[in-house]
Amino acid sequence: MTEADGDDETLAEAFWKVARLLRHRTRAALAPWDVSPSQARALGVLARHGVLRPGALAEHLRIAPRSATEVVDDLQRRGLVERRPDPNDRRATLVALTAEGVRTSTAIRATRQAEADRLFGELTPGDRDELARILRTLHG
Amino acid sequence: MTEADGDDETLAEAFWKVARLLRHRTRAALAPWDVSPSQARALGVLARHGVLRPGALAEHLRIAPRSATEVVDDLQRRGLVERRPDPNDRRATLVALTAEGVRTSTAIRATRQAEADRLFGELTPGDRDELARILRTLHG
DNA sequence: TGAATTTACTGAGGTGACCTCATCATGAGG
DNA sequence: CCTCATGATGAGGTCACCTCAGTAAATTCA
Repeated sequence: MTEADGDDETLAEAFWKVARLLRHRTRAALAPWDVSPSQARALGVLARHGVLRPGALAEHLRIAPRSATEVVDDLQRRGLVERRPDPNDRRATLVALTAEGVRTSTAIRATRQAEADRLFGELTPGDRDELARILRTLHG
Repeated sequence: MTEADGDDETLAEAFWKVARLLRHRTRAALAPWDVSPSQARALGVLARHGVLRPGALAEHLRIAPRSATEVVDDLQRRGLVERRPDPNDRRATLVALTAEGVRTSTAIRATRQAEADRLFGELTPGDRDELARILRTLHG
């Protein structure tokens, strides 16, 4: 199962090489925004789900609630999110993207997509379809 | 370039899903050895390259020399590596796997391979070849 | 309705894996 | 032999997480 033909590179090795390549390129392309990966993830969650409590944000990010407070602190300091009281529950805080936060998260998303397109664009359309099909099989 | 057929999942999304799946499974399978990812990486480098100076280890791991000292400290505490003086240069230290370190790194490597085989084994042999070919195209 | 419990957030302080900078011993070249 | 380069490490910092307490507000229920 490890190898059948005359190739000394494991499937897993090839896979991780591509993953590393895409990760590095994406990180480089995202440098101009100067947001840490964890901040970028939080922006993404907020862009997808809209206004959230810190606790809910933590669940989406799969981190402890206390850690979400910190991420929100950072983003707030950078002016990308704002905190506002929850009108329905005075214990709670709501976290919302600012206009700048929306712009930033949109730009990040576009950049990520562009990097992926640039990489996978090296394939023929047929190979792209083939790759998509195989990957879907794996995480189906 | 983003999508052509009736599929709402980006190639990049599918790719990262598979990456995450494999990463999580591997991490779980490696739990019994209780070595951190960075320790496992260092063991791998030592297994591949034999006896190394901390500085050389740092280069392979792409971390600062000072950080390699720490990794070696940890592994030494766990009895997986030993430090010995370099006979050719009394400034230098050599880091070598202990017998237990060799066993551990071999086991880790085998486990990793087994997890990859388990995942990619879900594919037909034809699809495995196809995937390998496409991945090679990407990081060629 | 008032006491007990639960829920939401955050301050304090800790950890792991990195980093830089300063220090100390040794080695190499003029 | 004196200077400069090199190898490892001590001291101390950062980042992104963590747990544990504490406070305030909401909910439950006797």
